[in-house]
Amino acid sequence: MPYVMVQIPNPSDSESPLPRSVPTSADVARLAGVSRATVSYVLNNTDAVRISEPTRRRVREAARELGYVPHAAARSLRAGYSRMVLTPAPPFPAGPLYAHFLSELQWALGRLDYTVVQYGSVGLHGDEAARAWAELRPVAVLSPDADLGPQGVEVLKRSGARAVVTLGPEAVEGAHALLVDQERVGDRAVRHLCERGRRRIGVIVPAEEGLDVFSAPRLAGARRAVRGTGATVTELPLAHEEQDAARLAARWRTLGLDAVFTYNDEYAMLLMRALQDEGLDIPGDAAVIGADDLMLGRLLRPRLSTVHLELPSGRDLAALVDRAVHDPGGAPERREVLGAAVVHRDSS
Amino acid sequence: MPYVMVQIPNPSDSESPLPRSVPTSADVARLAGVSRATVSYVLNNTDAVRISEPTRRRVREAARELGYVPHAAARSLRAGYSRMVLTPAPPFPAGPLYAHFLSELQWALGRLDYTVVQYGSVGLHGDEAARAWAELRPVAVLSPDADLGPQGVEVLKRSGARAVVTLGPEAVEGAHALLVDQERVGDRAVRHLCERGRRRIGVIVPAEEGLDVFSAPRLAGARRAVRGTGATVTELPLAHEEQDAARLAARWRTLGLDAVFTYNDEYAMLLMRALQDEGLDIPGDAAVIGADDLMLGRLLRPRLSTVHLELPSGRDLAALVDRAVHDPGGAPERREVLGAAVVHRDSS
DNA sequence: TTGAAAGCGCTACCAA
DNA sequence: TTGGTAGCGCTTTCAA
Repeated sequence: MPYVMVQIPNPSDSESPLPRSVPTSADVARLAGVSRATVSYVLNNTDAVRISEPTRRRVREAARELGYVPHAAARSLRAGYSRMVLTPAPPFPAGPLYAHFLSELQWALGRLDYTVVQYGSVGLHGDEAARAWAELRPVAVLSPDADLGPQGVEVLKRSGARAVVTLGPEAVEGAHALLVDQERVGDRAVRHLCERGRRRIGVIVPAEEGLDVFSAPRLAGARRAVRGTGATVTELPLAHEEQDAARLAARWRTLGLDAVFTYNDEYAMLLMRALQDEGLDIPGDAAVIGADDLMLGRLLRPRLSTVHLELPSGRDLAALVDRAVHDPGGAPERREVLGAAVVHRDSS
Repeated sequence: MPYVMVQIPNPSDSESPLPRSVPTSADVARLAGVSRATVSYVLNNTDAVRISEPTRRRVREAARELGYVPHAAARSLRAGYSRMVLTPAPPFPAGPLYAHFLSELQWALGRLDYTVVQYGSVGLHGDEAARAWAELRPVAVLSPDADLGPQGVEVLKRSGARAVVTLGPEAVEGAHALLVDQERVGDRAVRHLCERGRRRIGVIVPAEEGLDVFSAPRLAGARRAVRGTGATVTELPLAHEEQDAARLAARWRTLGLDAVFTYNDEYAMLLMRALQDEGLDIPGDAAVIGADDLMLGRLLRPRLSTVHLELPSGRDLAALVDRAVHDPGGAPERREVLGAAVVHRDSS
């Protein structure tokens, strides 16, 4: 074999030794002239073992020089557990409420030394998704996904998840449940309209995909609220675009309604605009109430009545997760977490 | 040794054998009466090796019975690579634009068989954050974070990332760059106002934390646009609340401005409301232009002029990532990706 | 105070 | 067609 592979130094970059392969703790050990064990001790500040200061320095220096970064997978493989909390990306477009809630939660879990990872499980459903999550061996899973079933929970637990928490309308067997009762939103809104003397109430149902997780129960809650009162609820499909709103507004008078719950504040803005353009008076001809209590409601004229929603604080939830991780055998907690309170302004 | 450990069957749940430890491929092999190698072959459909149909069935059956889920970390440790694309959660509150962009990207990368993981690096900054990401050994990193420096890129590459892509105002050495030129937004907006004959232009700068990444360059772009034209730009700090907007509106006439670029549509709505409540005419007394082209702008009266922004399609970007992964040595691409075009409506 | 070595779960090579 | 086995990078006993 007359030819020999040699590493050709890059003349334009004489500083870096260009290690084409990823440095491992063995490389650090070699460079520092110690064993891999010692490297591990030093880099993890293991206090059960005393390492001399000069050695520590040599190790740290070598690690720095090589740009060594420990391999999380190898570490957790060896350790047998991880501190990863997995939150599947929600299948619905996350609104500002949920986004804020999630970022707060991430922060709080970070404080507890967990690593929060949001997993985009596109196109996976039900148990298939659960299996994909389980492959990552998270210590806990926080799932806003509606279609995690008892089977899925079982898969996750069997694969080592010490806590599974769902965020949704109903509890799943074996998992802790943060119950988000969207029906209450519709109930509160429509109850308010009734109290204001309205009887024939429209309820906007967004035509957009993926929102039915919320809109269906809000509608159901609205229906529940009028039961036995003599008032009526009429379902009104509406796409989030001017044209469709104008169409709805145009046939408004023929509908014979005197109030409308608009699913949320954004649809409220859309519909109010269309109704006003049609010459209708709010709240005279139609009382309007939204939900979510976004800033924009306060900026509308008349100011928009709304249902203020409140998700649990990230810190509380992080504490729940931490508790569950420490006591995986504990009885599943189920807690109602969606605060819903009417904010009465001028549109109703 | 007189005592023997036996597995005590749980009488209340005779169906599941309650395996307290996570089943491994060895367990599957044992139950199926084959070797671990065979299990691996069957479960991965390795076509280089022919396994008899009965064996395949036995293995699959055993895996199902045990609820076996492969261990992703072990697999990628063995394989030496992963297909994880890491996207650090942005340090700023993600607006609908970015959220949509990200979900589209996730979908597109999913189609290419990558696993997209959003990592919440709370409180970590610069190289420290880069090191934390590197521990996960992602095959690619897409960072919207402004403070990833050349050092951070180097750390990531050294730890095996085959592609690092930044999404931000300027390119980082060694990384592919999707250049988001926020200055252009301010430039387009103010240029438009000038074309409409306005000379004394206010520019809203949000008081909220974290938004300066966007607001500072938008302001700079505004300044650039008036350079040499004789028009002036006045910086107007504004918090996103009614009170502050009212204060600003109250002293509006004393400011002597005839137009305002409001940073984005939401601040536009806020300010327009306050100005109108103050009795000012839009666009008569003050022309207003926002940015982001949100739906709400079309619902304001007068309809809001705005700067329509366009991020690249998820599919394009996924393709870029895939290309970069396949050719890690290739020259870093830098591409201007923020489309910014004025949409002229009635407020300016 | 340090080192040798086992083993976490998995896959891929080589042998049978 | 199947099994044995080495080894990915790491931590942690146990010995020296």
